Formats: sequence, structure tokens, C-alpha cells
Amino acid sequence: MKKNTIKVVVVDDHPLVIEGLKSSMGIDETIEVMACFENAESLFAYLKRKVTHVVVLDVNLPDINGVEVCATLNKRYPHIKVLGLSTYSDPSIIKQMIKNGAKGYLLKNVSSKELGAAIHQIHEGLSYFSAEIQKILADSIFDNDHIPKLTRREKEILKLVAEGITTPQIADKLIISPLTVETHRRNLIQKMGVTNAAQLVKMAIEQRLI
Amino acid sequence: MKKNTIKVVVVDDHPLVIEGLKSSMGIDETIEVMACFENAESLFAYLKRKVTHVVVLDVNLPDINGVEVCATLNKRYPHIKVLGLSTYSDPSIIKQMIKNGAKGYLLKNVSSKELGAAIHQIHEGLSYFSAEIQKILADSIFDNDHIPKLTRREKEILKLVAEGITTPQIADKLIISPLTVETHRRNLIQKMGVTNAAQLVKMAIEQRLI
DNA sequence: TTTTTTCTACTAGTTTACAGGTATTTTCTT
DNA sequence: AAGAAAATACCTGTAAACTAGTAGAAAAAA
Repeated sequence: MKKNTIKVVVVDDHPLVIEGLKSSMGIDETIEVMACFENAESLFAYLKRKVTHVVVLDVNLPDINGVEVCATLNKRYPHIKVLGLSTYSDPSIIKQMIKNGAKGYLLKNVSSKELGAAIHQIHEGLSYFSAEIQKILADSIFDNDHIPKLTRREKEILKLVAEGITTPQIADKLIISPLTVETHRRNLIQKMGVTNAAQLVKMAIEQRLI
Repeated sequence: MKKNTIKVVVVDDHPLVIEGLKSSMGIDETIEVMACFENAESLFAYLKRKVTHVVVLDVNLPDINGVEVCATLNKRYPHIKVLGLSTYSDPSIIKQMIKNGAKGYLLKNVSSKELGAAIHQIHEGLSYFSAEIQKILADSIFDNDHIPKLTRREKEILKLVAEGITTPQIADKLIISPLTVETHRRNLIQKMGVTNAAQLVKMAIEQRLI
């Protein structure tokens, strides 16, 4: 075992990614990939026995929530730096990771070079967020200003609209006046900043409201 | 360059996965990873010059639709075997890939061993679908999702409808008669088996047509 | 309890969408 | 060159959706 290396463990359910990480980090002699795990359980078993500096953690684990793993890691081993990794870019997940003590975050389309740089940087006590992640976070702040708060009834009607149910049918279903349904539709369109039902449905799906 | 090897090229936007594939296949001397690409354009440029047996194709490419790439591959190079690869498991996507000539399909949580076996098998003219994929396909038989064939123009109009653009505006944009646009809308609604534009948009997004 | 929000409902008019046909021309495909 | 598929366009209705206001009742929050 080499001395003065950054001891890294990887948690990812994709053998190919693990293989890629090992292979990529093999070049950098200051980074040592000590172990790889496909689930959280074996990670914690390992950490009890071995010294570890950095955990590269895939957030999209099949069995356990990556965010929770990060929280547990931060609680039990505050000195271990967590570097989050995921394929897709959900701002809320990234925020939760940061909240739970992740020191860095990358998307899986990261290059070997950037990954190495990130590991070095967080090991030195700094944080590392790739340009893409920073942009996602920046955009999400902007988007939060436009959060269309929909009422319970509006959400209900929105779902029915997306199912192709017409105003008279919705009125019939909810036992209210069609005129009321129309009002809700109008408010939905106004709140979401769209022009008609088709665009409303598109936006609603994009905003994960449906 | 070795002789009698299976010449493989990889298309994936994740450098780590590419690295993992190269590393994994390095063990098997009968498989030779000739090149890796992060987009479809450079793949086709390569194929014009070099002999290739198997293309390992990530379906979730950022720029271009993986299904379309598969279709183009199958059309231009019918002798090349395509092995689909994706992180998530959408039955309709897998079906579309098979329909477009993919000889095999795997999820990214595949082991190096299975990947090697799959490459060998499809190179021999057989097909290869991992147990997980087979299960997904089997399950999806029950909920028969008829994927209607939309024409180029229909897809174009569908996108505009989803953006909230009205028939007169679409007509203006495409420099065709509003009556023609209405016809296309009607055909879209009929083909997709829906009742109005709102439901049409929802279905289109669900079927990944937008 | 007061205030605010949400849900309800209305009038009136305009625009767009949808149903059901038919039919010509253009563009692929064979 | 022939046939099929797609894109174009029209007609006649009816139904629904959208715009733009107003406003009372119920529920939730302060």
C-alpha cells in the first residue's frame, strides 16, 4: 500500500462505471481506489475497518436512497468527503445532497481529468461542483421565483384536463358548475404562464405536477 | 492490429462508461474496442472509413435520439450488429430499438462478463437480451402500447401544438393553409387514440415523441 | 376573530378546436 | 412508370376553449 495517497472508495451499481473509475484513476498515482461497492451496506461494513478519505457516491442506487447514504456518512464519518455522482440532473436532489454534507457533485458525463481534479479539490477541504451542476443550481434558483403555487382543486382539474376530459365532463365529475371549471382552467393557464391547455399539460409534466 | 477479432465501437456520452468498457473488454482478446464516440456524427464519420462488426450504442444520447441512430445504422450498414445500452428501462424504447434492428439490449448495470458474452453472441448472428430486459418486455406485453407511426409533418405540428401555438399560427409559420393544419391535428388525434390536444400532448410526452 | 385564500358561479363575446366528410397534388417507393 | 403514402386543401357544422370581467360563500390562515 502506498503512502500519502488519497484513499477513495466508490459506490455505484454499474460495474462499467466502477471499472471506468478504477481505470481512469489508475493514471493518477496520488489517488488510490481502495474498494468499490454496489450497495450501501457493504460500504458501511468496509468503513468500519478501513481508513478512507473520499467516497464517490452514485445517487441513483437501486436499493437505498443516495441522499440518505450521504446523510449517514456525514453523521458517522464527518471527516470523509463525499463526492456525489448522478446521470441526470434534478436540482432538488443536488440541493439535498449539499444539505446532507456532500462536498462536491458531478454528472456522469464527466471526464476522467475533471473527476481527478474534483477528488483532489474536495480532499483539500474545498468543494467542487462542475460547471453543469452550477448552471443547474443557478437555473433552479431562477425557476423558484416562478413557482406556480397551484391549489388542491387546480391540481385536480389539471390532471383531468391532461386526460383529455372536457370542461362539461369535469364539471359533471366534480359536481360543480362548468363555469367554475372554466374559471379554474383560466387560473391554471394564467398561473403557469401559458396560452392554452396543450401547453399547460406540457408545462405541468415538465414541472412534475402531473 | 490483431486478426479475427470482433471489432467494436462504442457510442456513449459518459467517458467513465467508455473507460469501463475499454478496460473490461481489454481482458477478452477476441474483442477489440476500436473507437469510442460521444455523439452520433463522429460515429458515422468513422464507419465510412473503417470495418466494424458491433456498435455498442447508448440510447440516452444528449444530442440525437439513440433510436434514430439505430435506424440509420441498420439502413446504411445492415451487417453491423447494434447492441443497445441504457440506464433505465423503458419498454417502448426497447421495442423501438428492436424494431429498428438492434440485435441486443442491456441495462448499464450489466457485468463485464455478460457484456462480453452479449457481444460475442450478437456477432455470431444471434440476439442477446439480458434477463432484466426480457422481463421488462414480457411485462409490457400486457399493457399494449400501440406506437402509432407519425409522419414527419405530423411530428412537426405535434411539437408546435405542445408549445401552445394555435392552428392559424402554425399555418402561418409553416406557410400552409390553416385547413391543412386542422387535418394534421385531426389525424394526430386519431392516430394517438385521444380526444383533444391536451391529451395528445400528454401521450406524446409519455411516448417520448416530443 | 379578522383577514386572506380558495372555491364557487355568473355574463357575454370571440376564437379555436373537433367531427366528418372529400379531393388534389406531391413525394416517396417499388 | 405505376402505385402507395403523405401533404395539401376545402366544406359544414357543433362543441369547446379562451378572454375579460365581477362577485358571493366557504375554508384556511393570521
